[in-house]
Amino acid sequence: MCWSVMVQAINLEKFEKAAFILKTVAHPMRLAIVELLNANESLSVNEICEKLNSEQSLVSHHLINMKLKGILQSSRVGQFINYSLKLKEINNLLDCVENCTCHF
Amino acid sequence: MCWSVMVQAINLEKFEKAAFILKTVAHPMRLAIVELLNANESLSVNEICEKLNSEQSLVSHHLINMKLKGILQSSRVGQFINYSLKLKEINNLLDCVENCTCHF
DNA sequence: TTTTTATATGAAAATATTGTCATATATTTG
DNA sequence: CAAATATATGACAATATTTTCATATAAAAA
Repeated sequence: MCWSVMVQAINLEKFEKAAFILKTVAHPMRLAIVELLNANESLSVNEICEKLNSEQSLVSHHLINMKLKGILQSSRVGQFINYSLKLKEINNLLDCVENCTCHF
Repeated sequence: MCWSVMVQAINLEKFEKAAFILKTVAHPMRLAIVELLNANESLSVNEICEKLNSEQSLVSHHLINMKLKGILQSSRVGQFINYSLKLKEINNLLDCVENCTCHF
């Protein structure tokens, strides 16, 4: 490799936050949850399970994951825990990817 | 789980393509490569290595990965292999995530 | 034609993610 | 309070991703 001309290196740290968000969302079930919570303001875990036709435990893991990473928030209402979008901007992302995928 | 009221299930397949794209890009080095190739039209592997200050082999793996998945393309010019963006829309994605991350 | 430069490749180790299962906790209802 | 419902949790297996290293291939230069 020729190092005689030193190039201004790009700092990968700059991209770590973005990669973190993308990774959090880059999963079919988590994308579906984001879309559901965009359309619904807030849903209980069971409602999400039903709509996704998936196991409670698995759905819970994904919900908690996204909550930990700041994308969702939750609040208990009696017996239920209602999840909603915290990082609303995440939707633009969804539209944006769809725009990419239709060119495939 | 109460199944007495049958809910129209969301099909996760619908989200698989989107998740596929997101996953391909959800990595600091791959995001950096996308940004570089957005700013530069085309770059050789070594140029990318230098700018990212990273090992050739690792960079190659990432480049080939993104090429396989339809995000990049490459062409040989003599000794060099020049990579460029094939799926240009991927940039909107980058802007879009940045817009998300600044709200953190 | 030997050497150098540029890039790819493949195996393997290190690490991270995903899904499953059993069970725990909290709330409501009878 | 006991039972039922809703959700979380933790361990573990299965799987996938990321990195590294050694080496292969291809073109250019000496």
